[in-house]
Amino acid sequence: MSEGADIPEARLRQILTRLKERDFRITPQRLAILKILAASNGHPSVDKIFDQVKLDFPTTSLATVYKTVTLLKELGEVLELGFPDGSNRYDGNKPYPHPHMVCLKCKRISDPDLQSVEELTREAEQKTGFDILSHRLDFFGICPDCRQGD
Amino acid sequence: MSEGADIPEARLRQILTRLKERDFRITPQRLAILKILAASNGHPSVDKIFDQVKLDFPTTSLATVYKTVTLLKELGEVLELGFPDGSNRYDGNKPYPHPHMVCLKCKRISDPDLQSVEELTREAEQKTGFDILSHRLDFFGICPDCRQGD
DNA sequence: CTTCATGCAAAACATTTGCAGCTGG
DNA sequence: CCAGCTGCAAATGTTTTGCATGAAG
Repeated sequence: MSEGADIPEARLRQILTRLKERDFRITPQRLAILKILAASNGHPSVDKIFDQVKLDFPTTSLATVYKTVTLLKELGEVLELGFPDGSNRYDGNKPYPHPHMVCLKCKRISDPDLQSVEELTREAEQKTGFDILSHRLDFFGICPDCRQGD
Repeated sequence: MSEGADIPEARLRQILTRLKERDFRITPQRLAILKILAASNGHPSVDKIFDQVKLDFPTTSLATVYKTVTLLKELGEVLELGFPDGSNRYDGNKPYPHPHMVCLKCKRISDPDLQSVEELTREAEQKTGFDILSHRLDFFGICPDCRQGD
């Protein structure tokens, strides 16, 4: 429902601070990429980021986008959602494991608020003896908007 | 705990029946691949399947392995587990969504028995309004064997 | 100024495809 | 027999890499 402006500025500043702390440079291209990642809760793909960045910096190369998201991923400031079909989506707002709802029709990805994930993780640890460090949980289906529109 | 021989023959026969039903040929190479997929609960990769098949049929090509697993995937007889890093693992025993425990050290993948997955799926449907068609749930960590061995 | 980032193009990588020859049924 | 499978090699498509130039601090 709320599609418009959120409060991504705080998140953006946070990432900028992290970069400066570790002596990484804030280039215009990086700033543009960061803004996209911090602002969108739509989990953009590399190509989408690339297209958007080019609006402001037409000379930006795809390699730079890859390098930047890889850097952010390594710094733990972005969650990379790679899919088997090769597509990649990035989440700059919640860079930690959390469930995703993937609409197979419009390809939008949203974040549901599920209570029992923690519980499930603990169940998995107990039953298997694993020391669980992270997880990945995706639901695939048709979102309410796409069900209506059909 | 039970790591040894199971009863993969039933599963193998089932897949063979499916292939025959749809008029696909049972070649020696396919049979070898099927045996590996039906027997192993270790979720082998394409390369591992390839290596094993070559023991019996040294002339087998990687393309044939790819074609066969793709065919089986399309028939719904194999579950493909693709990972962001490009690796692919295949499950010929339970070709439907189910949770996986991935050991980051030994790379082994096992199937935990978790009760609350159904429940979680229903929660996700209710809270998001999605019509959920499938899901993917992976836990990443260190398995008991690897914790000991260290 | 010095170091790091950019952008181009080439490399690397797994997977797919085209096609001639072979073979299962 | 003959449709469909195999195996080779080339094509594909995405991500990575090397390096000269350019800019951040």
